[in-house]
Amino acid sequence: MEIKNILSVKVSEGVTSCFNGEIAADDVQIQETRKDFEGDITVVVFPFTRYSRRSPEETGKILGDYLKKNVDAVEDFNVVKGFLNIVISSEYWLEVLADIEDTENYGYSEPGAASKTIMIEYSSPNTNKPLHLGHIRNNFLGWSVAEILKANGHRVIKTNLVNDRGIHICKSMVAWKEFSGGSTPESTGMKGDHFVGDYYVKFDKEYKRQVRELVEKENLGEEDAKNRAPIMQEAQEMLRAWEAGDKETVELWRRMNAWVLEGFDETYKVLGIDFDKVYFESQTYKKGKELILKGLEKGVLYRKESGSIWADLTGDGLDHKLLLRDDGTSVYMTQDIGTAYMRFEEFPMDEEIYVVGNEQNYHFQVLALICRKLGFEWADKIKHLSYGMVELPDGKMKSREGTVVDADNLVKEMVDTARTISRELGKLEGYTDEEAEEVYRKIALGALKYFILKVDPKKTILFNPKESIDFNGNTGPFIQYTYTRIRSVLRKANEEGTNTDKFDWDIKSAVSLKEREIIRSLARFPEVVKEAGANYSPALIANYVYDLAKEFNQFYHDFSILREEDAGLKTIRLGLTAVCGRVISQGMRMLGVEMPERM
RNA sequence: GGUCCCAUAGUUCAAUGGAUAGAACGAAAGUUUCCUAAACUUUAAAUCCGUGUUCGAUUCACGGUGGGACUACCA
Repeated sequence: MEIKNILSVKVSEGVTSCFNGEIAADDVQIQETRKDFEGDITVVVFPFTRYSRRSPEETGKILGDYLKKNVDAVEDFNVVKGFLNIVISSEYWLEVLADIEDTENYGYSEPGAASKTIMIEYSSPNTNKPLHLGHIRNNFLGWSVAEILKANGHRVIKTNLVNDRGIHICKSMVAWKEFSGGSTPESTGMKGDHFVGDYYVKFDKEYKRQVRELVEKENLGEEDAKNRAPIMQEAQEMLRAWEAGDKETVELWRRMNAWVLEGFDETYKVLGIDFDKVYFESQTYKKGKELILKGLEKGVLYRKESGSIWADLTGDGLDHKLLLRDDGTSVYMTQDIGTAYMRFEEFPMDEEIYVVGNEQNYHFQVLALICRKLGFEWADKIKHLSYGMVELPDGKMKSREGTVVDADNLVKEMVDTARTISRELGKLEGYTDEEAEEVYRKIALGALKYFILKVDPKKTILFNPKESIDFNGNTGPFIQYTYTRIRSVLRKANEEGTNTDKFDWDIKSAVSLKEREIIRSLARFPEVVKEAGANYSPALIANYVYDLAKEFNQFYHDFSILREEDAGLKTIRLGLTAVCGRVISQGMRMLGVEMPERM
C-alpha cells in the first residue's frame, strides 16, 4: 500500500485515540511537503483542532508522536504552523524504488482492471479540404486521452465519424467538374485531400465572383444574389441528385472522397494517429428520424403547423430546437441522436466521449438534454471533451481567408527546423542519413505534440510557428534530450562493467534530499495517470513528465555518478537514473511522443 | 437578449480550499579537467475589480469589467 494511504488511515486512527474525534481516512488532507520545508509528506492538522481543543502546533505534535510510534516508515517529524511534516525513512524510499523497477509498465494498470468500456470519437473531418492545425489539436487530444484511459485499465474504442456527405463536398464536386479538365491527384502528383481542397477554394472564389456580379449588374440584394448564384444552385442540385442516388453523381462522389481519404490516411500515419472503427456519415445520417417521431408520439416533442418538429428546452433555460424540417428531413442534431443510439445498441458502453471544439458546447448541451427527454438511460453517459481554438499571433485561423496552418506543411516545416538546428550542433555524427532523418522526425513530432498537449484542453492555445519548436524549457525536445542523456549514462555504465538491467537496492546508507525528491515524484506517477484519466487531461501528464525531467537534470548536475567512489551510492544513483528514464518514456508514450536513443 | 468558456510575471503555461503563487521563454550575471553546454546556477518580475463563505481563497458563491464561442429549416 502506498505511504499516503497508510498515513491517512493511521492519522484517522490517531485522531480517534488521541482526541476522541471522528475523521474518515479519505478526509485526511495529505500532500507532499513543499521543497523549502524539511520532510517528505505533510498532514494538514487544522481540521483536527476542533476535536483536540488545542493549538494547531500542539495538535500536530501529539499526532506526530502517535505516527512515529505506530508507523514503521515514519522516521521523524516537525510541525510548522498547522502543518505536520513527516520524514519518511530511507529504507522505505529504497523499497519504493525497487518496487517501481520491478513493475513492468509502471503507471499502467492491467487492461480491463477498471472494467469500463469507453468509446472516444475524435478527428471527424469533412472530406472537402485537408487537415489543419485545429484538427491536429483534436487528433492529438483524442488519441492521447484514449491512451491515458487505457493506461487506467479501461477498454477503449477509438472511432472516427467521417463527414463524407453534404453540401460541402458537393461544392468541391461542382468545381472539379467545371474547372479541372479531368485532372486527378495522380495526373498532377498532388496529395488527394489537397487536390480536392483546391477545388473547394475554387468554388468559393467563383461563388463570390458570381454574387458580386449579380449585385452589380442585376441590382439584387446580397441575400438574393447568394441564393441565385448559378454555381450554388448547381451544388444544391448535386446534393439532391446524390440523395436521390443518381448514378453519375454518386460515382463522382465516391471517386473524390476516395482521393481525400487516401490523403487523410497519409496524414494520420505521419501524426501517429489511428482508429479502431471508422463510421461514415453517408451510412448513418438517416437514422434518428424515427427516434424523433417516437418522441413526438410520447408527447416529449411538438410539431409546428408548418410540419417541422421541435424540442422545447425553455424549461432548462435554453431555447427551442429544431429536429425535423418541414419536409421531414433531418438536421445535424437528429443525426447525432441517431448515431449515439446506434452505438449504445451496438456496444454496452459506460461512456462515450466526443472530442469536439468548444464552438459546439451548445450543441452537446442540447444533445444530452434531448436524449434525456427521450428517455434514453444512456443520456448521462455522453461526455463532450471540449477544447479551445488554436490561434495564431495575428489572430484566428479562418479557412476562407487562407490563414490556416496546413497540417502536412506544418509537420514538414518542423522536421526541417529540427534538421537545421541539429546539424548546426553536429549532434548526430556517425548516424546514417536515414537514421538521422528518423530522429528529426521524432523531435519534430514530439515538439508539436507536447506543445499542444501540455495546455489544458479547454483553454485557447496561442500557436507561434516560429517559437513552437523550442529545444529548451517546457518542451518535448527538452524531455527527449533528457531521456537520451539517461540512455547515454546507462550505456557508459554498461561499458564500464556495471549491470544496469537489475539493481541491488540492499543498501543502508541514507538517501540524499534530492534523491528523495525524485523518488517521491516517481511514486506519484500512478496517481497522476489516474487523475489525468478522470479529467481527460493529457496536460497533467505532460507537466508531470516535465517536472521529473527537470528534477533529474538538476540532480544529475550535482553528482558525478560514474565517478562516485562509494559503490553503494553509485548503485542507487544509477538505478534512479534508469527508473527515471523508464517513467519519463512511459509518460511520453501516453502523449504519443516517441523517444530517440540519441539526439 | 440568452447559454457556456476564459482572465496569473513583458510573453507562453502551472498550482485536489493550504505554508513564502511554481516553471519556461525573453532580460541581467555566472559555470565546461564530469553524462551530450539542446545542460546547470544566480537576479528582477504576476493572481482583472468588488463583496461573501472560513482557521485559510488563484481556486468556491454572487456582482462587475475585459476577451472568446454558440444562439440556422448549415454540417
